[in-house]
Amino acid sequence: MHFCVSSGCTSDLASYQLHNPTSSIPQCSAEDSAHSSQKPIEKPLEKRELRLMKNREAARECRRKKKEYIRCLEQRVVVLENQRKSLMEELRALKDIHKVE
DNA sequence: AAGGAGGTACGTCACGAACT
DNA sequence: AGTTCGTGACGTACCTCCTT
Repeated sequence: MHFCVSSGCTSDLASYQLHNPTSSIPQCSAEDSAHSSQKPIEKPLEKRELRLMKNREAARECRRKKKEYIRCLEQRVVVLENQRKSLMEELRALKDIHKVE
């Protein structure tokens, strides 16, 4: 599952995927610093630590996106509810006009 | 005050999908 | 085929609010 965190708040999964490629997220992970240093990480323990750290960050980001996605959906509910109300009012008004005629 | 219930944030593991 | 990434699921810690 992918969450909508696009600024447009469309809650559209496809558009989220298009507009929010993972590469757009600025990251300065330990991997970068590991690569920038001369020797690559080889020890299994260090490899594991690195993986855990990256996954920790990923989980945090994933939860942040999920919260944002839910917030977008909630906003959308409000907007759609308002639209529904005004359309109902419009319908009522039109019916009244037809009654008079 | 003690403690149980519900909510929230976090870290970790497992796994599928995408990438190289 | 191996690696990386995103995310669901689970367990844990901490907090807040009731109830006794």
